[in-house]
Formats: sequence, structure tokens, C-alpha cells
Amino acid sequence: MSHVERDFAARIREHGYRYTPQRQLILDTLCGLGRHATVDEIYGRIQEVAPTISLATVYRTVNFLEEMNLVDSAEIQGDTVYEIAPERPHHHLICCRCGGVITLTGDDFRDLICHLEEAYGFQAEIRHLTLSGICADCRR
Amino acid sequence: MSHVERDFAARIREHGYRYTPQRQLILDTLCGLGRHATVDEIYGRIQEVAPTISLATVYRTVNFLEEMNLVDSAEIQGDTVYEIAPERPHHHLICCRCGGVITLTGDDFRDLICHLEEAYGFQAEIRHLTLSGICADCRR
DNA sequence: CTTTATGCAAAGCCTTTGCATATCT
DNA sequence: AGATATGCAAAGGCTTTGCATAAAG
Repeated sequence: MSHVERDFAARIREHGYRYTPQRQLILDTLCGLGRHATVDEIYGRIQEVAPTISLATVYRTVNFLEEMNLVDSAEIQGDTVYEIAPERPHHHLICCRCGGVITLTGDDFRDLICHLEEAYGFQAEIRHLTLSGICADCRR
Repeated sequence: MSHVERDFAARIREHGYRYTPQRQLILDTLCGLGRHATVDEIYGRIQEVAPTISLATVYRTVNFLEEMNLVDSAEIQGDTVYEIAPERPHHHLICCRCGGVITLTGDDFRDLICHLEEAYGFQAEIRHLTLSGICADCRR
């Protein structure tokens, strides 16, 4: 169990909730995947290890973990996907052609945010953005 | 019937499909609303005028119109919404607090697109983006 | 006339929920 | 002990689909 996982447990218990095997397993699965996953993907993976876990629990758990801010959700091409919430804001570039995902962890959006604030007084909260386009490989 | 509507008819017929009263009515409704609308909102409005139109037709029609590139869809706070596809790319800033929508029609994203291309070789296709944040009014 | 579109009703998904049981603190 | 979480099964909502009928070109 890494210190990251212990942080999960602490963050959950702080709020008076329980760190159950199911919640741990779902967090582990998402950590292991290291990418976006649908509820069905999570459920499938988990069934190999713990076949008694129910789909309802996966749904309840991802919603719960999202509320705890331990997990982020996004809508990608009609699917709702989940992933471990990164410490820092991050963003994804998704290639329409090959489906590849580029993850941005830097400040690529800082200028845009400043611009929107100056031009419209709008304080953009861009923590997890997904943009479509064509990646470098596919353009060749 | 404005010239815009005639364009719709032409665009549909060009592809060998038919410009039916139902399709016209749904396009009219979206034009009249001038904003995002859910299928239910469209259906509700239309029922006041043409109560015989079916919900299935509204679903089929918005999908059809989206395929014709006459209508855009977006996912806003869990709802799928539709609107007339603008000639030019445009974007929305949505205030988390008041729900207000600011529509951007300018080149606010040009710098960002250039940056992503330079930094990652990624050719972003940003035609209809929705960002969350807090609007100027609510910040006061 | 031929093909496409519609209305209706039924089926399909994905997701949530009620309730009894089990489990965590 | 007392509250929360789980599993199961059922219900809910939204969306799609099959089929016969109607209507557009």
C-alpha cells in the first residue's frame, strides 16, 4: 500500500465515511489503469479479482469518490469515464483518428484563462478539459 | 421563411433526404430559442404547436440534423443539448453559480490552438467548447 | 410510384434506488 | 452498538428501434 493509498483512506475517514475493501479495490483499479475508464471497464477488471462485487456498488463508489474529490469524471465520446483526480489540474488532447490521448499537466491554458478574465471578467475554472483534434502521428 | 431556413432545406435535399414539416418545425424551434435546448424542451415547445409530433421523431431529427451538420450537440451538466450549428466556430462560458451563458464568437482560442500545435504537434479542432467558471456579475 | 419519414409501442441501455443483510468504526 | 455500505433485484430515465402507415420527391 503506497502512501497515496493511505491518503485515500484518510481523506475518506476524515469525512466520517468508511474505507471499505470495495472502495479500496476501485481506487486500486483506477490507479493501476492510470487512464480514463468507464464503469463497465472498472467492473470487468474488478470481477476478475472479486467476482462478488456488484455493479451497483461500482456506480455508487465512483459517485462517492467523485464527491470526495478523489476521482474525476469526464464525458468522452458519449461515455462517462473516471480516473484518479490528479493533484494538479490536467487536461487531455484526444485524437479523433487514432483515439490516442495526450495528457497535459503544464500551464498550457494559463494564457487563455488570463485572456478570458481580461476580456469578459469570466474566471474560468479549467481543471479537467478534453479537446479533440488530430495528433502529430496521424497528421503525417 | 427566411433565407436561412431555405438553406436548411437545400442542405438536406442535396443529400437526397426530405425536408419534412417536422424537420422544419424542429429547426424553427431551435432558431427561435436561439440557445441550447434539450430534447424535452424542444418536444415541449413543439407540442404546443403540433401535438401529434412524436418524441421519437424529435430524437431521430436532432440526430439527423447533427449528421447533416445543421445542428450541434453538447453535454452541459449531464444534459445533452442541441442548437443550430453556427456558421463560425463558437464557444460558451457557463457560470457555475448563476447558470448564465456567455457566447464567444471571436478568436479567443487562436493563441491556445497555436500553442498546442507548436508544443505537441496536436491540431486541435475546437469548434464548440464549453468552459465552466464564475461570471463577472457573480464575482461581485 | 418509390423511397424515405413518421407515429406508436416496445425494447435497450445505463444508472439509480429500496430493502434486507453484512460490515466498518 | 450504531451507523454506514453492500448485494440483489427492481425500477427509472433517456434513447433507440421494429413495424405498419403516411407522405415527400
